[in-house]
Amino acid sequence: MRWSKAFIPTLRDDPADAEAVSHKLLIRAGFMRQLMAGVYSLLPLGTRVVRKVEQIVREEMNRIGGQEFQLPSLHPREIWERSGRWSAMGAEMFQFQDRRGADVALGMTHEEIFAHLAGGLRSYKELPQIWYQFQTKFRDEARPKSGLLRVREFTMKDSYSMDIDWDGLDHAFDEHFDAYRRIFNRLGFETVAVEASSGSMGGNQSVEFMLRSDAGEDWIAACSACGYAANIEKATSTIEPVHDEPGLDAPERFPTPGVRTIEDLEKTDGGAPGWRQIKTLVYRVDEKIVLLLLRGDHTLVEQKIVDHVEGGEIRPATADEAKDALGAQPGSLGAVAVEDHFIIADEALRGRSNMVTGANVDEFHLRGVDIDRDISVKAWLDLREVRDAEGCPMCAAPLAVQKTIEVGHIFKLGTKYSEAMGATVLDGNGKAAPIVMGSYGIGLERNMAAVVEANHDAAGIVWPVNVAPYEVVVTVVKPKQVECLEVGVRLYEALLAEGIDVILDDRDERPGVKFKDADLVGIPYRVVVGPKGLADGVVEIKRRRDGETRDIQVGHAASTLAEAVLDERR
RNA sequence: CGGGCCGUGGCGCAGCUUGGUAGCGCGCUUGACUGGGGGUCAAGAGGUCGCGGGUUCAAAUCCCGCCGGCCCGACCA
Repeated sequence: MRWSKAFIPTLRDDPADAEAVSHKLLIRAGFMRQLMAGVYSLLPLGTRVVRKVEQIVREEMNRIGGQEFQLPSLHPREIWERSGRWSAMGAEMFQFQDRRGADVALGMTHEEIFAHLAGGLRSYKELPQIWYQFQTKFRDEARPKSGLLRVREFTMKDSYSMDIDWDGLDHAFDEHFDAYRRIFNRLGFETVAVEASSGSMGGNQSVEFMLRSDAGEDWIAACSACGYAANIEKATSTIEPVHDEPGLDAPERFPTPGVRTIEDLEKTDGGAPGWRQIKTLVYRVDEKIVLLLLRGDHTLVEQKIVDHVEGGEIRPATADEAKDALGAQPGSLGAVAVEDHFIIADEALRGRSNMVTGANVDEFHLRGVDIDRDISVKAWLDLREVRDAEGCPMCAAPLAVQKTIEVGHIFKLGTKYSEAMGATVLDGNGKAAPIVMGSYGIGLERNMAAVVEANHDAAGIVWPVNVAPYEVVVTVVKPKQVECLEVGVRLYEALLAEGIDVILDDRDERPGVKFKDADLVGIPYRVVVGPKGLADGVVEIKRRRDGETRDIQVGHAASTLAEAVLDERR
């Protein structure tokens, strides 16, 4: 490619509506343009990078025996009804009607369709299988953000494993785990594998691959001592034990005018610090009122409740619903003597006494509350959000809470979809058995953005050779000078012959413009062909990553560069 | 969905308070000089001021409605 003929619209200024580094740089360097909220057009450079990401993923999937498919994006309602997800996916699924009035949807994931195809498997002897595809997913995100990091239309590599039993699934899961590790390594960034919640996918275990980054939106808790790591939605920790002074013989009501929050109550006469308060949260779970109790200074992780109530509808109760249930407004709610609602308490409240909590009478609280004596807790669960520096649940070393980008997610699904779609095979005893499935996803464009988040500097992107749109740029300093241009062209052609992805910057621009663009676009190697060097028979090779520069005899340049590039391709 | 900010040539912005000629920088075109980190000079092209309505002699500017984008929150794979 000649730069003079290429569509690489670089910008001098950051786009005004971009915040994330990858968003700014991918726009500025001419890799993509926005079409609407959460929808981007990939330009030639962006397309080249995504193709390379795709090829790396493809190689690693093939390596574990994956077979590539190409499934439709347009799905009939019926197949989603069978899994119950037509309505479960809610507004996030693009649903509409065709000209005959039939309900259809744009695929946001493909468990249903692959499970439907798996119905074509007959015998356990045909298992295991790993099926995958690269396909556009449509998800009507409530809030797209950060350029390619959270979008409404994107390409996903989704794969699905099919096994006769859970041991088989474990094996397929492990194979994917290793494949994903290799993929992210080849993409040029380090990930942390964390325990995660399975969300709407169902199943009993999932692992997310996270890249630490300020641009991320997921929080994880990680232990540097033993390697424990979990999404904050799932993480647990150990905390300092607390000692309660002996309380009262019975809870005692006291007035707390104007007190609405934990903080208010800390400052009130007869109040107590947050760790001595019981916070009462009222939730609606499947139309029933449930009370969630936490220590006053702890935060609820709603997902932990969701994970315990398979499939149920869960939301905070409104102030009116709380009043109906308990007789007071939020701010004075409590669980003491409440018998007709289900009460779930956080583990951190076990055995606590002499606590303060709402009295279920507006503007009154209770003190001297002993949780075992005064509250009918029906279930003890871990509900609280882990905080930075709390103890690791495995080894007690301090946990670090960090912001991350989710670059991959793998799930053990089990038989949810195979049962819904009737995907069974005959086992060794001639009996029909549902296939045990796993599903595994990587978003291509998000991973491209993740590479940028992990590899950039003040001048622009610093692509690893593996995914660089071009591996080498031959910068012709003075294309109007015949010798200069000819040496550049010959070098360019020699590199092409070596199989290197090379672009010839033959534009009639000032050298500085070409240098700035090469840095911004992030091409790993730049070779400068100019009159100064040619007077000594040399060209200058500069490595983008660390700025290392050296002069090379013109005749040796192509082989030297090819060797360097090939050495870094992995 | 709630809160905040913002829509003016391709990009980044000013003008709006106090209504009256659309302006700046970059980029783009042509020419000249230049040529190793976004060069200089000269001459140009390019804008329904997001959309609709209203007020007014007159609206980028004031009022109403809508649409779109970004950020925070809620939600989410």
